[in-house]
Amino acid sequence: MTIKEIAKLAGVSSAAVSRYLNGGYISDEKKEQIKKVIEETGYHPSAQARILRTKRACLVGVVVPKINSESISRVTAGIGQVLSSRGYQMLLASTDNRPEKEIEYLKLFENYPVDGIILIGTIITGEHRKFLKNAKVPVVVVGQCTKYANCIYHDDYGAGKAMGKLAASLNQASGGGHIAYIGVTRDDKAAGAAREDGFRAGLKSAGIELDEDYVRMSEFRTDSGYNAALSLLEEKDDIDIISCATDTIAAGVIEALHIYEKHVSERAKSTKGVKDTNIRRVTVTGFGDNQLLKAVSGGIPTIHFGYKTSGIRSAELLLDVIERGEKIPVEMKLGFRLVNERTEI
Amino acid sequence: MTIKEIAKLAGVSSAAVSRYLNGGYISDEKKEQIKKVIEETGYHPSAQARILRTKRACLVGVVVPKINSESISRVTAGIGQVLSSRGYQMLLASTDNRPEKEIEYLKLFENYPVDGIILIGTIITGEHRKFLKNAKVPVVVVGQCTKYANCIYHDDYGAGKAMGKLAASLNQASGGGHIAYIGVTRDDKAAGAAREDGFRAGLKSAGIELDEDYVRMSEFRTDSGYNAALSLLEEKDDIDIISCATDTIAAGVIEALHIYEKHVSERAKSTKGVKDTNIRRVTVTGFGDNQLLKAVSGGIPTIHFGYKTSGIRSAELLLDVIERGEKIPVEMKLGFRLVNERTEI
DNA sequence: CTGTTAGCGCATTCAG
DNA sequence: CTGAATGCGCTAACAG
Repeated sequence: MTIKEIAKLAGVSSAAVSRYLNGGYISDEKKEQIKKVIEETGYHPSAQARILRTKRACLVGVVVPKINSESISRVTAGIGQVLSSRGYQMLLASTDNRPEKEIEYLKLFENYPVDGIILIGTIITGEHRKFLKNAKVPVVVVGQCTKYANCIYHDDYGAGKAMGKLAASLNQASGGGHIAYIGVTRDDKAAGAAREDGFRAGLKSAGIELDEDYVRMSEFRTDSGYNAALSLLEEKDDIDIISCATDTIAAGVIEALHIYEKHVSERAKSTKGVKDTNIRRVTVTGFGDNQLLKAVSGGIPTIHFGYKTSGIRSAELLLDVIERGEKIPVEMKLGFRLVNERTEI
Repeated sequence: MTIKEIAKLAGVSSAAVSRYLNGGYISDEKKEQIKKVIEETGYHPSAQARILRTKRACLVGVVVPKINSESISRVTAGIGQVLSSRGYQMLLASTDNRPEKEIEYLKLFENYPVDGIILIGTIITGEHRKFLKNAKVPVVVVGQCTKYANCIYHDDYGAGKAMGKLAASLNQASGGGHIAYIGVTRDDKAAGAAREDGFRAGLKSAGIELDEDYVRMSEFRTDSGYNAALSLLEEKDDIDIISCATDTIAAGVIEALHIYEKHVSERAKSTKGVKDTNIRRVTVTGFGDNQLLKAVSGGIPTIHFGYKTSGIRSAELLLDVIERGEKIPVEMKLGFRLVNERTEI
C-alpha cells in the first residue's frame, strides 16, 4: 500500500495525501476523503522512504554492553526520559560485552535511520576511535572519556580512591587482615584501570600497599566474581576485606563467602581440634549501588554514580548537536557518592 | 557520499559499484579501482536506500517491557544467539512496562527496516490484538498466549500450582501460620493471573484456601515488593510464608523482613517483658530463578523457566516465516522446574 | 489550497 | 561483463 494508491482511491494527488499525513494545507473535504480511504485500507506510511527524503528520523540508537544491568538501565532511563520529552524514540543494541559487536552496531546505526548515537562505552579500541573520528552521524559516549567524541563519564578514579580510603580505615579498625581486590580488565579504562588505580591510591594515602597476591580479575558477572573469590579464599586465610570493581561481582563474592564459611566450619567439625570460631569476618565492597543487592544483603559499602544523570546529559548533548548543530566538543565528568550505611538488618 | 560519486571517482558506472558491493560480476581491474576509491573516501553504503529497494534488512526488532531484568535478558540472549548465527542483527525497544509505548514501538518497527518483530508480552490489550491482526511484518509473541500471532509462553499456571503445593507442605511442616501472596496485575495473564490462579489451585489441592486478607498487589519492582510486604507484616503477625509473583518482588520482601524483624526486636528490648523470641521465621518464595538473588540470599524456593529456550524458539519461529514464508500458526508452551535447593549457606 | 515534478541512494532490469 | 535507465515510497519545491 503506497501513498499513490491512497491518492488514487481518494481521488486526489499523492502530495495531498502527504500533506494530510504531515499537517500541511488541505481542505476539509479532501481531508475527509483521504481519512476514509486510509482507515479502510489500514495504510501505514513507510518511515523508511520518508527518512530517505527528509534525513530526519526522530530516533536515536543506543549501543549498550549488556541488557541485564542496573547501572545501564539507569543510564537508558535517563536517555529515554529526555528523548521522549522531545519527541524522539530510542532503539537499543546490546553487544554482550564484545567490542567487535560494538563496532558492528555502531556501523549499523550509522547507516540506518537514526539521527544520532549514544555509546555506553566499555573498551575503546583503535577501531572505535577510527569510527568516532569520521562518523557521519553525531555520537556521544557515556561512561568512558575520549577525545574523539562528546563524552560524559564518571569519576571512577575518585570513587576508587574514596573506596580505598574506606577499606583502609575498615582494615585498621578490624586490626590487620589483608585487603583483596577483584577488578575487571584494565582495557576498560573506567571500571578497570581508573577504579583500581584510585583504590590503590586511596590505600596508599593511608599507608597501605595493595599486595598483588591479593588481586584477581573477573568478568562483569556474578559467577565470575564467585570464582575469583573462591580462588582468593583458597589461597589466603587472612583476608578481611574484598573490594570488587562492581556490585555484580560483589554478589558473587558474597555467595562464595557463604559457601566457603560453611565448607570450613564443616571441616572443623569433622576434624576435631580445629576451632571453627577461627573464621574471619570478611567485608565485601562494590561499585554501582545495586538496589537488588542492597535489598537482599542489607547493603554493602559501595559507590553511587549518577547514572541516570549521565543518561540525561548525554541525550541533551546529543540533541543539541542534532537539532542546533552545536559544534563545541564537550567532556563532562560526573561525581559520585560513597554509600556506607548498612540498612538496619 | 553516494554510490554515484564513487562511480564517478572510479571512472565506472554506479551499477558497477553496486555489483562490487553485492558480489556481482565485475572485472578484477574495475574491482581494484572501486576498492581504492571506497577506501580513500571511507564510503559506507546507505542501508536505508538499499532496503527501500530490496525489502530485506536482515534485522529484527524486539520489544521488551524493561531492560533491567534477568529473565528478559535471558530471552534476548536466546534470540540474539540464533539471529546472529543466521546473519541477522537485533534491535531492542524498551517500553518501561507501559502498554501504550508497546504499541508505539510495534508501529515503529512495522515501518522501519526490520524483517520481523518479537514482542516480549505483558498485557495484551485490544490495541495489541488489532495490531497483531493486520501487522504487515511477521510478529511472534513471547511470554503470553494469544491467538493473533505465533506465540511461545511458559506454563505459569503449572508453575504456580507447583509453588502452591510447595507452600502448603512448608506451611504444614512449620505448623500453622498463614500463607501470604504478593502478585502482580491480573491484566498480565501470565505473571499475574496464571501464577496466582495456579498458586491457589496448588494450595487447594492440599486443602488450604488462600485468605484474601493475606494477598497484596505489587509492581514489577523491588521497592514495590518491599512496600507490599511491609503492609502485610504490619497487619498480620502470623505469616509464615510470603510467595511472590517474581523474584524481583521477593527481594523487596526479604528486605522488608530484615527491617521489620529489627524493628520488632528493638521494640521488644525497650518494652520490657515482650519476648523477642516471638519473631516468626518467614519463608519467601519467588518465580524466575534470579541468579543475583540466589547468590546473595543463598537461594529461595523459586521457579526456573526456560527463558533462553523461549528466546531461541521464538527467533527460529520468526525466521521460519520470514525466510520460508511458513504460514501454519504456532502456539508453544514451555515447561518449568521447581527450584528448592538452598545453596549451602 | 492543490497537483505536477524531481529526486533521496540504491539495486535491478535490459540492451549492449 | 558493463552502463543507462527505471523505480522503491515519499517529500519538497514549484507553478497553478
